[in-house]
Amino acid sequence: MEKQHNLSKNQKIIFDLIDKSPEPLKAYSILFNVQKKGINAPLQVYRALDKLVEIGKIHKIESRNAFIACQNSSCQISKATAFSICESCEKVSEISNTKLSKYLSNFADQAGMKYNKYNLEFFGLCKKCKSK
Amino acid sequence: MEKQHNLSKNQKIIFDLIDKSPEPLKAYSILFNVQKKGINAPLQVYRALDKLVEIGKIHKIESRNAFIACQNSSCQISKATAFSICESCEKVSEISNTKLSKYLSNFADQAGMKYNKYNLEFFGLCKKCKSK
DNA sequence: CTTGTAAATGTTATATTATTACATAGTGTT
DNA sequence: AACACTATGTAATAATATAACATTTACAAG
Ligand SMILES: [Zn+2]
Ligand SMILES: [Zn+2]
Ligand SMILES: [Zn+2]
Ligand SMILES: [Zn+2]
Repeated sequence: MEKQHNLSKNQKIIFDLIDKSPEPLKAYSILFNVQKKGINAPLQVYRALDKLVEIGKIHKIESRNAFIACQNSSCQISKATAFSICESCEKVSEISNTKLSKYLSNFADQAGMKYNKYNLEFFGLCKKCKSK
Repeated sequence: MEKQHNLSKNQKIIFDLIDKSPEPLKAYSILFNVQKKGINAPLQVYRALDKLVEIGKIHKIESRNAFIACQNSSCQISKATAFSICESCEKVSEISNTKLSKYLSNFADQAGMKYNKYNLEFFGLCKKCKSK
């Protein structure tokens, strides 16, 4: 059973925007888009983003400094994320693959060290871009 | 046989600094450290960093906006990188694990899509920090 | 050696991303 | 009511990164 998070006003506004977007959004583009809703300052955006990342509703695409809604309810507990990124059109998808996530969650390095969290970004050309 | 890259003056200065550093370095901390060697502007640093990343001599730790020398000659061809990051002391190590890199290089997603490049960052507590 | 070209450099200005600091307001619990 | 905790508002500033333009260097082809 997942923990229920009641989003606050700003968190909801910003989550809804990201969730509707077909592509990852950057913080200042979010800011621009929510100014009509009374969110005026970068910090208001970053605070909401921080919280949404923390509770797993969105993820940050680190290589792009952009944010995307989670496609995949399990991230809300695991903090384990994987994405595919097209280097041509910048399309980003969250990868949901049980084998992959098991493999990585159980990965132990040289020293036997195990990790509670990971982020994986794959790069390549998406179907569309490849066939051009 | 690896391709030989003759580093230019600025590239060499900046690579040497990163290579000697026990921890990832940030661009402006690099800038500060090389000003006595005549590198005065951010762009000079970023240009050298871009080139060094391109030829695989250094990697960018995306979640930290910092740069680390490659520990692992194979990255110069593969663009496939994996790191472990301690969330307490920020120690970063490059992971060199043949099984892991084979697994990820051969990974094909739902749609059968394969990728020529990936970046993986594991997070946890290093040995030292765990035993505190 | 000179001409062409790609790579690298130098410099100024500016854009983009993110945080500090401080004051105030709402929410839920005891 | 008193408390703790979370969220909000606002201004200023820090940190990270790129654009635009002029010049210089490295090096290979003719
Ligand atoms: Zn997710
Ligand atoms: Zn594409
Ligand atoms: Zn490497
Ligand atoms: Zn540590």
